[in-house]
Amino acid sequence: MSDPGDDAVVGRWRDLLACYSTVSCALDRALQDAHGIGMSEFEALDRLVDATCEQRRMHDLAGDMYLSQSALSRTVARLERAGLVGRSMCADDRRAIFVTLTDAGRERHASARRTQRAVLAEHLVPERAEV
Amino acid sequence: MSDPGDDAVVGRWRDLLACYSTVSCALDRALQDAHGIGMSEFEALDRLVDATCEQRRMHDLAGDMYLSQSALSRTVARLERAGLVGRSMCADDRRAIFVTLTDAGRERHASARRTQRAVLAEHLVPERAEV
DNA sequence: GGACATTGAATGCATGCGCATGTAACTTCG
DNA sequence: CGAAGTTACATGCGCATGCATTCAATGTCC
Repeated sequence: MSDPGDDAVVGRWRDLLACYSTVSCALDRALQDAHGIGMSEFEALDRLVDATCEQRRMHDLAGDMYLSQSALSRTVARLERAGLVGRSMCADDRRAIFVTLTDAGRERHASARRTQRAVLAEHLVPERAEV
Repeated sequence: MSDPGDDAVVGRWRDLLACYSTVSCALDRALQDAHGIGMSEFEALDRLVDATCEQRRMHDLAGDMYLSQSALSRTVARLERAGLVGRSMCADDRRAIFVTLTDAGRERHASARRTQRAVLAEHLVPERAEV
């Protein structure tokens, strides 16, 4: 009936769930309190900083994140409203929108990143993952 | 500036996020499609089945799950609406509510569990966690 | 060129979540 | 007993998400 392999997998899943819940909750709260942005917003900024060009199309950005297209659209809208990113047309394909970091966005990301790393360091062990 | 330990932790976080997103999305979809319940509902049923008495107070149930008290209240309400659990008063403490599995709930859990294990087995490796 | 499919992004809608609050039932202590 | 504080659960509200749809711009095929 109950394959021991199944039990092991269920155990892994519970650990994963526990770890994710704890960390994401702490991270979201810390980012929100200290910088006024949520996890999704931070992730988006992070992807933009990673990109060498710091200018990416919505579609490409969506591909890097675990977010639906509509959720990304709204996340970028929030970031734009906060002045952290700008949207600009793409001459090659006028359906596409380029998302670009503003200076404020770069600064916000830099300080938020310190918060992120502090929270992660507190909750995650680099070597010997327990999850 | 950039502590290599930090980078390792960030890498672990990205892996965790990737794994969680993939699995939870697949699981939620599979449970919803095949059994008409979401992940939270399944987790709640699962906790009730685990319990020897199959009757737990809301508060205790909430402690086992990564859900706020209000979210659990609504989750149980959905389960009740679907006829999978019942709520009953607790004579000892009339503030408390006992949540009990119905026969339908037991059956639904049994079949949903097979789905869950199939999905987890597909996405998670029991030994040598890659996350 | 013109009809039809496809793609990139925005948006209406339904849903689930957390926070803050409300209400009823306990508990404590004078 | 009775007032004040605490606990258990429900609910109003705002927010973020996903799905389905929409709209404009491209691409394709004849």
